[in-house]
Amino acid sequence: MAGRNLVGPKADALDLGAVFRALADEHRRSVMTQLAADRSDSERGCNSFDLPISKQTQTHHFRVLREAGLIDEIDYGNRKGIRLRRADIEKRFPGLLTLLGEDSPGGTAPR
Amino acid sequence: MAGRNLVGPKADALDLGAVFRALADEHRRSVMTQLAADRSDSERGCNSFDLPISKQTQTHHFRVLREAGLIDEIDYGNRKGIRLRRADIEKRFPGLLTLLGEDSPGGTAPR
DNA sequence: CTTCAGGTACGATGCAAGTCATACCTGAAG
DNA sequence: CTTCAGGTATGACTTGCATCGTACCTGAAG
Repeated sequence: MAGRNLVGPKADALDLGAVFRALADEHRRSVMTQLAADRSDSERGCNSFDLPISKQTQTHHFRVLREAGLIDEIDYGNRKGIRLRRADIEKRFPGLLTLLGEDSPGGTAPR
Repeated sequence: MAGRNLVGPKADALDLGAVFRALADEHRRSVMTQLAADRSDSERGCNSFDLPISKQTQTHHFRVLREAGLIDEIDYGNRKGIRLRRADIEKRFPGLLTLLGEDSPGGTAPR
């Protein structure tokens, strides 16, 4: 059964504000970092990210990422696939995905 | 009179989460875009950005940008200077400033 | 059919953040 | 000195958002 691809903005319509808002959250950034690290861009299940939050909150976060245009969500009914929109992101905001890999090597940020 | 440079994180301590949170706000992103566009990196007055918000709120936004490590604030007492930390940003998150120039060419962002 | 796991919808809650009003500080100019 | 413009501190208000509880939907396996 081919799942339906849930709607998101077209590549040209990606909004930098929405992207930064999406990436401002630690959990969403974690998802994006894991996706960006896999150069094969294979489809992943949404429970493969080991997020320490409830199902409902995960649904919320994936929706935010999709509406920002960062991922595709493929709906299989009782299952969901996640795929990084690498080409669109690189076309509109080249270098953005590379930045996600630069996340705090030194760690302890002063608050 | 040499003003005192208000404290911010060192280049190595820049946190991507704090940076994205700072850039998630439209007014702060506007300031950063204007700063990034000026390749001479000259010091600017903080009322040179034409922000449609009150003084107190501007103070708040500049503080957030400074604490994220994106700008330096130079305190002259009854005046304040703003300078982009271009070198530090480029060292820690190369390409980030370039992204700010890619902001919505079509203008009207869909909400 | 029933059962069950994965996912969504709706509502409520708690906290962080953007905004402004009032009052005060700082330095320069009369 | 006084006056004035630029900036800050504090507090209050409001909005947005991350989180979860409850209930419901979907498809696969018995």
